[in-house]
Amino acid sequence: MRRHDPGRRDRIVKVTLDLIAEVGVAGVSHRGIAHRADVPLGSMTYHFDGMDDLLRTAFARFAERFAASYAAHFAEARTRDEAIAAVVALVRDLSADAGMRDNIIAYELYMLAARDPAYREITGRWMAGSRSELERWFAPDVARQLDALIEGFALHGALDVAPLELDVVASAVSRLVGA
Amino acid sequence: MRRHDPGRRDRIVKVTLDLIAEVGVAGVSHRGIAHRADVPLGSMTYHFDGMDDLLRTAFARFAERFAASYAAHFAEARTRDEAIAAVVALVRDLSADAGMRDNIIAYELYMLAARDPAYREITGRWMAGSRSELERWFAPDVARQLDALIEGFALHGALDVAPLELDVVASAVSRLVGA
Amino acid sequence: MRRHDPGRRDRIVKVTLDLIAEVGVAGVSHRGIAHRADVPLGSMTYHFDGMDDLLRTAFARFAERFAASYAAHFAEARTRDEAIAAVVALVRDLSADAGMRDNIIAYELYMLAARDPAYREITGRWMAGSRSELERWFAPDVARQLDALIEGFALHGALDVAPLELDVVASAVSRLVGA
Amino acid sequence: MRRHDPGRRDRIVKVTLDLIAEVGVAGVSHRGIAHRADVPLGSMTYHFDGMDDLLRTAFARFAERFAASYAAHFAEARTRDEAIAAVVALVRDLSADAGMRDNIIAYELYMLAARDPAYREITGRWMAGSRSELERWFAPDVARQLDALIEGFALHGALDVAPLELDVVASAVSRLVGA
DNA sequence: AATGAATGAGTATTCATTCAT
DNA sequence: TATGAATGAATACTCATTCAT
Repeated sequence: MRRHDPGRRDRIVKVTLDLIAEVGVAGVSHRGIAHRADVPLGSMTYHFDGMDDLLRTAFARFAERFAASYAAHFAEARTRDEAIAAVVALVRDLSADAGMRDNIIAYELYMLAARDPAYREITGRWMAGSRSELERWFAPDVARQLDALIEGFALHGALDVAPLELDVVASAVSRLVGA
Repeated sequence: MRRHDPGRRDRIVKVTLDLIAEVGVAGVSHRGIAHRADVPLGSMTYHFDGMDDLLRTAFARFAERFAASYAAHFAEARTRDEAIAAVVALVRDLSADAGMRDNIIAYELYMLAARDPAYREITGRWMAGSRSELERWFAPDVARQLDALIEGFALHGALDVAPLELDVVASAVSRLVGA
Repeated sequence: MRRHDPGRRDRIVKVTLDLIAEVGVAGVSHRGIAHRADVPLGSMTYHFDGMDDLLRTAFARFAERFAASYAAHFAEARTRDEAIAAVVALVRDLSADAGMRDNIIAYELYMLAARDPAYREITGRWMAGSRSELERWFAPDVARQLDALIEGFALHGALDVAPLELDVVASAVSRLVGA
Repeated sequence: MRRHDPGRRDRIVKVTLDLIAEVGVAGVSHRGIAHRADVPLGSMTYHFDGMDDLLRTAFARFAERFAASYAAHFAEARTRDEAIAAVVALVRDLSADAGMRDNIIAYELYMLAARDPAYREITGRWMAGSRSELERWFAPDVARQLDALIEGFALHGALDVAPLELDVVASAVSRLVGA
């Protein structure tokens, strides 16, 4: 069955990210992915050179999309004020339930990067992208500060039970950019 | 041999945290811990009801110590300016190589907490502690903003190749507290 | 605690039989028995020379009591007809819910006896007892036939979903004894 | 080595039944079966979803064969007298040394069935089969009585030291069927 | 090109038993 | 006399990976 199955590689990658979000890198397995993606177990190591290759591919795609979403928030900003509003909106979206999946995948990636240089390459490119996006609107130091603030709010938003209040975010951003 | 070995439980917990820092929660195993702690494998489930019990015990101890270290930074502050300096020193220490170990353990804990309420209890208590420490010196909203900023700087400090510049941290803190 | 605890040995034996009924010989463990009997684990091998000693002791007591209960059914019989009624009552009691516990323990014992001569000694004494009880009222061959019939009805009563009908039992007994 | 080994599943089931007869359900282990069947340990849980799946498969096959052997005894009976002779022959074969293996496996199955409904389904089908075989020749009540008698004789034959005397069996059967 | 079967190394956990106290 | 701590051997089970087909 499934003689002709184009897009199988893509489906495997997609399922891999879904499972990482659900059970963590530690919890994913060839078996689990194959089952969910409805592909034979043997095809896992046919399409990818082992688990590491698969994870790297998956996280690379994730980083790419995440960076694009990051950029999209600033794409329509025309003024500095709009850029500031974009930062706040970014934090809001990252803390939202819908953003949780990506947040968790991101932290999984961080943990890998903390130990494995191969993944640090992915996070490095990604972080540089976010930074440069911010630097289009703010001075380098401020960009760095905003970057940290965004990351911190997103993390606490993901873990805290109390919902994030947007005006608290907005006032912090305002102060940092000196508005 | 080694029939009498007081402090063994403690040693197991300590080794567990060391290994979590080195190879992550996913990488720890009863075998690995037992070997490093120089205790027989069977001793692991004698002292702890299983891997979960061990991890919870280890993270609870970690959180306790981490919170104490957090508090210690503010213990000697007598003025608001000293509290501000304490925040900067905190970020510096968290980003330092010595602080890396704790940072990584903390992120491992975060990942567990994101999925398992039992661990969220630990992080919850911990976060409330940090927050209340900050609220001794700053208004609640500002405390929350500082908390996020500290977290974000620590995270980026842990992952970034470029070292964190302290004056960038200091200026961000100043702006947030409105000094 | 529990400094003075006479009857501890007895309690251990009793709990052992309870657990055999519940989870089978294969499922009992020193730990489980100690916990249920509320005695320290170390006291298990203090009072008994290991699991085998404990099992043998427990089954020996069980066989003794079971034999006594068997004899009790015939104790008040004064005539041959009363003995016949006693046989039917015996089957009824063995198939009753209350008799199930003993039935199961008995089969556990049978399985041990099938493989280990030490237990065959217990079952041997027991079966000889039942037989001689029957032989007080019936010819040896008939006693043997009744013995088998009783055993078979008890076994099917224990496993069958359909409840045993007593008149079927009574008519079988009548035919065997030639009444 | 041995990468290609058709019939491996069957061999595992066969060895499982052999080992159940020898050491009991409690004594079988993946290791023991794998060693005896000359398959790698990892192969056990590849072919079966776990020990329970293996046991259920093995007992289901056993019940099927046992029922067939039961039926075979009656297959050639053409008259009621031949059916009676078949019952006696059945008891003889069940008590014979060769029948011992099957007897023991059957009792192991009974014990599982006494505690686990999944196995009761197997014994239920089996018992219904034996009963209906008997009912082809005898009235329902008599069939039930014979069934119990056969079971009881087989059990005592398996456990007793004294060999079963066939004429005792024959006379019991005669009396029950009213011949 | 694709895969089902296979496997060895690994995992957590249970347990009867030993023994220093 | 009694026991809590300790331990080695065993258990079932998972899994990434290999390979014959």
